[in-house]
Amino acid sequence: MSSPKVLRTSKTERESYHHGDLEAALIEAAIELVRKTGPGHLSLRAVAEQVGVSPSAVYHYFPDKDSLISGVGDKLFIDLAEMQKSALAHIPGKSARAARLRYRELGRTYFRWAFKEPNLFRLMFGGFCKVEKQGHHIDEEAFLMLTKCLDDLLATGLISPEMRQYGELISWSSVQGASNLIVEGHLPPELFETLLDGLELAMIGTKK
Amino acid sequence: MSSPKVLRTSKTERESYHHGDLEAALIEAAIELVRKTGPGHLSLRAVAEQVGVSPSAVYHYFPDKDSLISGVGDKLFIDLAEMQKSALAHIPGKSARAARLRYRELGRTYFRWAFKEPNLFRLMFGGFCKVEKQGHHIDEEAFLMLTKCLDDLLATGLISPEMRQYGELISWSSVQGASNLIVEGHLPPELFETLLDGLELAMIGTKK
DNA sequence: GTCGGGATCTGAATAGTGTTCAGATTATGG
DNA sequence: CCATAATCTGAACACTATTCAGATCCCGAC
Repeated sequence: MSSPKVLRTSKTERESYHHGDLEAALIEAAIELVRKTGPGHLSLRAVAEQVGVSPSAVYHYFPDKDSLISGVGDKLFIDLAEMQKSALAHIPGKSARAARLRYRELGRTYFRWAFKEPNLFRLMFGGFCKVEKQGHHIDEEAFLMLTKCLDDLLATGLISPEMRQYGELISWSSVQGASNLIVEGHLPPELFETLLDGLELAMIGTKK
Repeated sequence: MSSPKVLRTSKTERESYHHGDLEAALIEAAIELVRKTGPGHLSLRAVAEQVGVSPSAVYHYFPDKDSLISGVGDKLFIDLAEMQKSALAHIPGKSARAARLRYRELGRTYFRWAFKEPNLFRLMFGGFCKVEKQGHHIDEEAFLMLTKCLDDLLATGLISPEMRQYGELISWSSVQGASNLIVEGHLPPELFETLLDGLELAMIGTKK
């Protein structure tokens, strides 16, 4: 998603003894491996080899394997927030219609993220990473976007003040739950759009 | 939850060379260990030792470690369904009030299950176990109870036919999502009751 | 410039893991 | 009662996370 500097993530021998930006390279490599193997089957040694570094080098940046995985989680939450932000940026305007489309697109983006990369989604919400990142929650940015979306819905009169109270809670919970249940095979993927329909019916109260 | 026959799950030397019901004992021991260590840090050897059997003995009942974990998942889904069933049994009656209480209690039981044993909840919904159990879904029984609850709500006129369509989807998704987010620390536990309030408001449309 | 100190990385070793398989042990049916 | 099948063991293999003494390199002080 965001890579300000080029990272060596291949195992080609590097010219210098030092790496340059090993921490970021390790996380990038770990993401790639988790994508294939799943968060539970990630091998620290494989990550090190991918970057072209010895296994022990990892321990200069992360106290143990779980911390590396936690670092991956942090990165993924940033990426998800970025993705949501760019999704919202494509639907400007203060109209009720725009507010409604933004709300729906927020949920859709969340689900697409989960469905495209199940193993990364599992890492984020399966108890693999700490949610506290030096004092503040790692999900803050995405949560604020949801809050803004709901405020817009309230401003345009699409939801009642009474319903607004539960906005973040119901929206996040149901989108998270549906994504989870679909990813794990408990529900078929088509049902996510149906959920968004039901969610709009519940929150806004009118048909499409 | 349900233990028709006594299982030896300690490492006390057994009197007979054969075990008797090793498969069930392995799953029971695995549940206990996952409860403490989490599904990702379960050790097959530790499970075998707990039961008092050699590691290789496990492979006569499960082709590999992941299958053992999957077996644990099957057991847990059965236990959860039993818990929900007994919860519903305590609220009989055809009244609207009873139907409403049952619906709410169903969600509460689900959440309590998750919150009391986070690691078991993670195992169930974190991609550790297959959802297909010889053709039919392992979540079927619990799903049917939800369906029955919603039908009761419809029969007593508490929800509209239009909203009824989305009943299972919205209910399961939001309860699952809220449980997940609370268990992982993204939301505070008190908010689950708030979610149930919001869910009732959304589905039924009146205040408490 | 160069020299030393500190950051960075390596190599080897340890303890533990999942998995396999030949063989020992025990239950069971003819 | 014996042979056959089911059940479990023991040892081995390749792999894992983690530790630590030491090699290597970068950078700032002189």
